[in-house]
This record gives sequence, C-alpha cells and structure tokens, in this order.
Amino acid sequence: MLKLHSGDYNDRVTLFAEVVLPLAISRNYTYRIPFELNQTIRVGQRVIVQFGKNKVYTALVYQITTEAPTLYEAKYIISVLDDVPLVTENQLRLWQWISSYYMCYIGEVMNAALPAAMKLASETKITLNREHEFDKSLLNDKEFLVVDALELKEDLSISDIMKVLGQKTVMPVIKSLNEKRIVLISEELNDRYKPKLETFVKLHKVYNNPDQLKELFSILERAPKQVDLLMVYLHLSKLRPALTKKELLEESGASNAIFNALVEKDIFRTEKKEISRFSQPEIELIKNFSLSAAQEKSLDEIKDGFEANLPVLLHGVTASGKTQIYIKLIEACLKEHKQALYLLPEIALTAQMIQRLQAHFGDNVGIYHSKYNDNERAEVWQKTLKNQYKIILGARSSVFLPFADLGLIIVDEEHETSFKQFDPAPRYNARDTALYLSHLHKASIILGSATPSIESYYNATSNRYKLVTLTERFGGVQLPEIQVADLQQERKQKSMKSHFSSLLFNEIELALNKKEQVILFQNRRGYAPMLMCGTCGFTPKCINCDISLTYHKHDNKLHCHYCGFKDELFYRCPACGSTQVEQKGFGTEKIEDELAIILPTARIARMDLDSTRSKYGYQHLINDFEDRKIDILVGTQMVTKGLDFENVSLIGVLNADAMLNFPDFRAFERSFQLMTQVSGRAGRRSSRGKVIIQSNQPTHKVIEWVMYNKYEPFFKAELAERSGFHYPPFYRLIQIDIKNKDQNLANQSAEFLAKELRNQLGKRILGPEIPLISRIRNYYIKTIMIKIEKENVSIGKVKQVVQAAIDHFYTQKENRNSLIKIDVDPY
DNA sequence: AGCACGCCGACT
DNA sequence: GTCGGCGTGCTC
Repeated sequence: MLKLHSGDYNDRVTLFAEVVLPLAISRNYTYRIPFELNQTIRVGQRVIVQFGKNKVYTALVYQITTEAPTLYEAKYIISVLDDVPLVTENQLRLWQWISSYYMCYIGEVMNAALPAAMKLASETKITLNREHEFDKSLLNDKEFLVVDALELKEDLSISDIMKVLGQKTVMPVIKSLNEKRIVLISEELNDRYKPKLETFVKLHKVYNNPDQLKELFSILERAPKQVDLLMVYLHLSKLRPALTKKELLEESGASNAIFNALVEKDIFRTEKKEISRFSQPEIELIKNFSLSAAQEKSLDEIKDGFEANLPVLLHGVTASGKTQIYIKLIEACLKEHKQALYLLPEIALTAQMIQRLQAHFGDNVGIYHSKYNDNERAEVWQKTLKNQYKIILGARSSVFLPFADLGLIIVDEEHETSFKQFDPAPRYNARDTALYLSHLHKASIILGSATPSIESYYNATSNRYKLVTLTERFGGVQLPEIQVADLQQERKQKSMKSHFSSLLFNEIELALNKKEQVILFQNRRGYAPMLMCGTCGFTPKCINCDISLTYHKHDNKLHCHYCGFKDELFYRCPACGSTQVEQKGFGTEKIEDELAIILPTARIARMDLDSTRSKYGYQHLINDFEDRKIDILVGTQMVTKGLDFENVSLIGVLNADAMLNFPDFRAFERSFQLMTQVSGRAGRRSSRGKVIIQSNQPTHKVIEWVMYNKYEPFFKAELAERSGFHYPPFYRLIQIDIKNKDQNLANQSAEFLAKELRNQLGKRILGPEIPLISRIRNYYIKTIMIKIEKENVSIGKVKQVVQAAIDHFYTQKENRNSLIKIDVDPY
C-alpha cells in the first residue's frame, strides 16, 4: 500500500484513514478524511470517530491511503485531536509486534499503551427536555420512574437507568420517552487530561520604579492589610523567580478579598500558567563518583557488547554496585543526546531509585507507573515525546512511552516475573518487549540481575547476549552468612516459639539488642491461608472460586485472594458444629501478630499488598524503615526486591518449603531467586549480615546453592531438567485457558479445541487439564499447554495455526460462550 | 466493547 | 398477547 506523507495531497484528493480503535476487535477500520484535514492529518494522531450507531471513540490514525473501501461507504472522521502525532511510528510498529507476538488485538495494545486521559470515549447521557411540557399521568410506571429520577439528578447514564428500573433492558423505555420529546439523548465526550494551571502574581511593572512604589504605599495608607500583603510580596519576590498566588496567600495569611482588592487596583497582575504536576524537590546533584576496578572492567565489557550490537546480560551479585554502572551508562547515553529507559519490575523499587537517579540527573528524569494518576501519566507522555525527559524510570508500562530518540534501555532485576502482565491482554513481558523496542530504535540494551532468569542466562551462554559477570560486592562487603534452621528437628526438640525456630528467634533478639534491623520474609499475605475443622476436616471455600479462604485478622473476615469475596469468620464448624476450628499455615499478618506477643518491645511493621495499597504506602513504610522507626519488617516478596537498607543485619526466611514445593516448573528457579535476593538485603555496608532459612528440608539442593551462592551449578541442574521435560529455554510455551460458567461446556469446549490443535500440532499439545485453581469468579477453567521446540519450527506459523483453530472453534455453536485466554510465554 | 435485532419463556 | 431475558452478529 502507498505510504503517504502530509502535504502530498491537495484539498481535492479524497483520503482515507485506517484507524486503531481501543477495543478488542480483530481489525482496523477505515474512515474518510474531510478535505479540510487533508493537509494536516498524520499517522499517529488521535481522531474522534463514530463507531456503531451511537458510540464515539478516540481512535488512532494507523495509515493514510487514497484507496476507497469498495464494500462499504466509509464514515467521516469527526475531528482530529492533535496537531502533532501523539504516537510515533516506532510505537505503532511496537504495537503491531506485541499484537502478533502475544496474540492479542492491536486495540488492546492501544488501550494498555495510551494513558486513560488520552482516550476519550463517549457516554450516553439522558436528560430531561426542559423545553417540553408533558402530562405525567400519561406515563407508564417505568417511564415515570425514569422521569422521577431525572428530576432529582440532572443527567443519567444507561447504567444509572438500569439501576433505577432494576432491569437490563432499558433502551425501549428511553426510546419511548425520547419519542415523546420528554427526554434528550446525548453522547457526552469528556476530555480527561487537564493541564494543571496555577495563578502567578506579579507587581505591575510601574512599581519597579522606587518612587512609584513609595507613592503606592502612601496611597494604600488606609488599607493596612493590603500594605502587609504587599510587603510580604516584595519580600518573597526577592527570594524566588516566580511567585504563585497560593504561596503568597499561604505565607502572608492574607485573605482572597485583600488579594483581589490589589488586583482590582491593578497593583497586582495575575497570570495563569501551565505547571508541571511534578514539583521538583531541591536535590543536590552528585555528578562525580568513581567505579571500583571490578565495576570499571564490567563497564568496558558492557560497552564491548554494545559495540557488537548484542544485548548485554549483567550478572552481578547483590550489592555489587550495578546501579552505579547503570548511571555511567546513562551518562554516556545522554552525551549522545539520546534518551534512556530504566525499567524496574515494581513500583516499590522506583521510590529508592528515583532519589538516586534524580541526585545524578536532576529534572531530566521522568517517572512512569500505574500508581500515577491519568493526568500525571499524560504529562510524562508529552514530555517524553517532546524529548524533555532524557531518562524515564518506570515499571513495565513505560515501554509504551513515545520515545523521541532512545539510545539505551536498562532492564533491572530482569528475572522478575512482574515484568509479565497477566491480565488483561496484552499479556506482554516488558523485558522481552524492551528487547524488541531496542531493536526498533537501534538502542543498546542491558539486562541486569544477581539471579538471572534461566532464559536470559541461557541466551548469554549461547552467544545471543554478551555476558558480563560481576562477582565482587562493592566496597568489599562480604556476602551474608547463611544458616538453615531444621524445622523438623526443632519441632521434635520442642524448641519452636510459634513459627520461629530457636535459631532464628535468638538471632532476632541479638540483632535487636545491637539496635540492628531485621527483615522477615514470608511469601503469603493474610493471617491464616486456610481454616480447617479439627473434627470433620471441613475447610471454608470461596463461593466463586475453587480456593480455600484466607483469614485476615484486620477485619476479622475470610478473604478470597482471587475474586475479593469476603465471608464472616465462624467459631463453630458450619458442617459439624464442632468448635475445634484450626488455622492451617500462616501469613504475614499472623507473623506480625505473633512477633508482637513474643517481642513486645520491638517495633514491627508489615509490607505486603494489603499494607501498601495507597499511592505512597510503600514510600512511607520504606522511609520509616530507613529512619529506623521500625525494628522488624515482615513482608512478602516485596521485601526481596532490590531495596537497600543500611542497618539490616538479619534476614529470616520463615518457610522455604512452600516455595520449593510449589507445583510449577519454575519453582526451583523462583526459590533460588527469592532466597538469594532476600539474603542480599543483609549487611550491606558495615558488617557481614546473617540469613536464617527455616525449612523442613534443610539439605535441599536449592538451599545449598543459595547458601554457597552457586549460580552456575543451579543453572546447569535446572537446564538439564528443562531440557528433559521440554520447557523453556528449549521450548516455547503457549497457554490457552478455556473458561465457561457451565462446567460441562468448559470441558467440552476444551476437548474440542485440544483435538483441533492436536490435528495440526500433534503431541505438542498437552491437556486439557484442570488447573491448580479450577474455578475463578464462577468460571470453570480448563488449560491447554502448547510446547513448541525452538529448533526448526516457525513460531509464527504455529501461532497462525492456533489462531485458525480458535477461529474454527468459535464457528461451532456450542463453543460460542466459552471464553479463550491466550498467554504466550506464560510465567 | 456496546448495541440492535430476534427468538423464546413467563406472567399481567 | 407482551414484556424482558438472552444469544447472535455487526460496527468502517
């Protein structure tokens, strides 16, 4: 197809735009471009289009052509939202790649990529027609209800009316009211991005003249409060380059009325200006620091890798100073006037890293993650596009930013599974997406970790990546001493204190006495993951999911961690009436609780999903811990991730077995990574730290590898397993979940699809199987796994075959209401 | 995704 | 009969 550039066509040519709609639909749609937009429309601009009968959406121009569609008449584009493309061509290429690699719709990628504030969609609003008189007695019951509700509330949405009427079918009622001209139906577009405006104050410039100013004071003689305000202004304006009304009023304590009086007299002049939502804290820039010899050597090797156009895997033990190397790399990147993207797996980590990066690079650093609100995200988008941010620090969604000129990507903690998005589609892995992104921009990319994923390390050892190893901890800090507490033995000796072995407990006391801090790791939140009746064995389960409910003490309720269902705690078994209800297992909440009893003077805090929900939840906890307001931090995997604390001398892993026995082929890999990472939090600067791992299997190989920091043996053993059982990195996995509210239909659909796939792909198809959790939110689930060998097979072809099978699947009536979820490279 | 259309069971 | 649920297909 012809590629067009703006200005290629005059006003007389009829142009069409193929647009991406932010919906899960299988193709793009073509709209006609009004002549008057011929000169200005560009690929990557947002346009407003009508789609279907009423709905109006923000779509994105994907391609501009002169070819008129033959099978239908194209609708006109309603309007163009941007003067300049909001989305770059490289981004569109990335969207396309994600859509085909992860087998999802490009509209879903658009949805994930664009901040919500940039996607306006219309909502149908129903309002009373004030122009029209009508007789209420002529209305039927339902119409009356709607009119009644509208008299109370200015406008109603369709879903409001559903609630008012208590039924799903509401359009006939609305239509009838509309035909009687009693109500109006409108489509309301709401533009959600509002630049933040602030009122700035200036003294009228005539008063720059001292004589004029003196005269002014005498004029204001009879208005002492105004004089006061003026004095404060004169004082503050000397200290700051610009002064806002808010600041002035706050510091002077003057009222709005006093301020307005001065504005009225044209003594003060005000101006509204767009300001950044990100107030820049005053940071001292740290420009120079030097690397150790080992870091210097690594840096050279990394640069060699970049020269050779290879992605680099930096395998550096915990606390080896990888961040300093990254900072040097960013410096080099900035020297070439290019942008750098620094990806972190979780928001929790950005907090500390923000400070470190801003200390070096000041306000060149933009931050982007899902806890930012819509307007803030939109602002980061714009500044990245305009190349005002040179460095972006962010979580996985920052791969979607509109980089103007990207030179470097850093994927820190590359092994982390949170780089992979689970739900909704696109189910992309930001690390792997970053690799493609670097290819699009011809940018250098470095993946870093103390515990590389098996995939990445395999790529590095087979020369697809350049491997750089850093074995020395920065500043000569020793790796921690790791000991195992044998839980079985301690139980036999009755030396356990609730969930703590004597070994761990004594070390905690010792650390507290020395005023050192402790981190305890338990990979389960809540209080007790399971309740069980000691008499009959009854276990409370979620009504929507096939999962036992977890007891949470803070609200004294039973929670489902899958659908959020909550139920009351019971003291008497609902099945047999026995009062012998036992708690099985333990979560972070319970640990926190028990600690408070056995160590009443210790200051204890908990860090998990429940305690960090708010935007600054993490930050506060981390700050308090850093400021030593907390002695013991109990947490889930959140505490394992790259956090840097000076004063932590002891780490406790409360239950290694839960991870080691997890039924997943990555269980050992994850256990190794988690234990090694959490151990790395101990004894960072001054002294050698200590780690206690509690386990029923103290001689487990994985624990041994962790204890002696043996990555290579772990890698080799794991690789052998993976090869033997046809798993990554030798095979690619595609997981297909079939969901249906009816169990039989779920089974039948799954069987149908498996057979269909098996016809083409043979024994590469496994299942359908019942997954670990066989019902979530009232949907029964069946899983089919596709394992594809990497050698001699085109993954693209396989995906085509899979897609064709699914298309055929949906042509069968009995499969129509089964839902299919495809997860490429599931984690 | 959202909406219209059309089929079919249940109840004034 | 007619209302409302629900499945089906289409949107440039």
